[in-house]
Amino acid sequence: MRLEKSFFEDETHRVAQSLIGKMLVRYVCFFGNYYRLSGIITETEAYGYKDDPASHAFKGKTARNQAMFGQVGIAYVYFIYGNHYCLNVVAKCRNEPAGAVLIRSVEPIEGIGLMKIFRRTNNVLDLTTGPGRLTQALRITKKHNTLDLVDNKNNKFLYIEENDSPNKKYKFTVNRTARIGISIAMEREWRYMMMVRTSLKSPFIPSSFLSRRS
DNA sequence: CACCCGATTATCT
DNA sequence: GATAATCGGGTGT
Repeated sequence: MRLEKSFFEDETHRVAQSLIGKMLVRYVCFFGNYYRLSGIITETEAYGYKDDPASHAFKGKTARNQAMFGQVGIAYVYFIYGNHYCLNVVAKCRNEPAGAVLIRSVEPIEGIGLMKIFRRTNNVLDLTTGPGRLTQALRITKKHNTLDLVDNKNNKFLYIEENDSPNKKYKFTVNRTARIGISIAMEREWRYMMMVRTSLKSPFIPSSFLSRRS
C-alpha cells in the first residue's frame, strides 16, 4: 500500500521516525524494460525551517530549496559535494512553510542486480547505505526534484509503501541521535535509525550492523 | 563574476 | 584516518 499524503502532514521529525521500516520503491527503465527496485528505509533525518539552522530552508526560499516549501509528499532532491544526489521527502504540519526528511540509508530488497550495475560495484554491503549511494543505486537524480511521491495516478516511478511483505522479518525499534555532518543544533536528535535484534534475548543493534564487515 | 563551501564518498595508507 | 575529487548554489562585489 502506497503511503498517502496525510502520512507526510505531521511534525517533520515524527514523519522521519515513522518512515523507518517503510519501503522505498523505484521503477527504472533499463534497455527498454521496466524493473522494480526497492529497499527498506533504515535511516532518516528531519530538517525544519526557521528554527533549524541546519536546514537548507533556514534562510528562506531559494531556487534550490523551493521543493521544501511545496506540498507534503513531494521529493526534494539536491546535488551535493559535486558528486552526489540526496533524496528528501517534504513533510511538515499544515501551515508550516517548509520541512523535509532526508533518506540516508535503505536495505536493498528487490533489483539488487541492477543496483550493482548502477553503482558499479558487486559489493552488496554498501550498495544503498548513505544518501549518495542510495540515489545512485536507485537512479534518483535532480530530475526527480519536486516529483509527487503520493500521486499514484501520474507517478508510478518513485514512491514509498508500507512494508507488507509476508515474510516481514523486522521486529525493530527506532533509535535517535544528533544529525550527521552538521555542527549546529546538536541538541536536536533528529536522526533516526532502525534497530534490530537477532533473538529475543539479544540487544537491539543498528540494522546495518547485521551485514557489516567486522 | 569570483569566491567559498558543503546534509559525501572512493581510495588511498 | 586522511585526503582528494568535483560542482552547484549562495553570497558579496
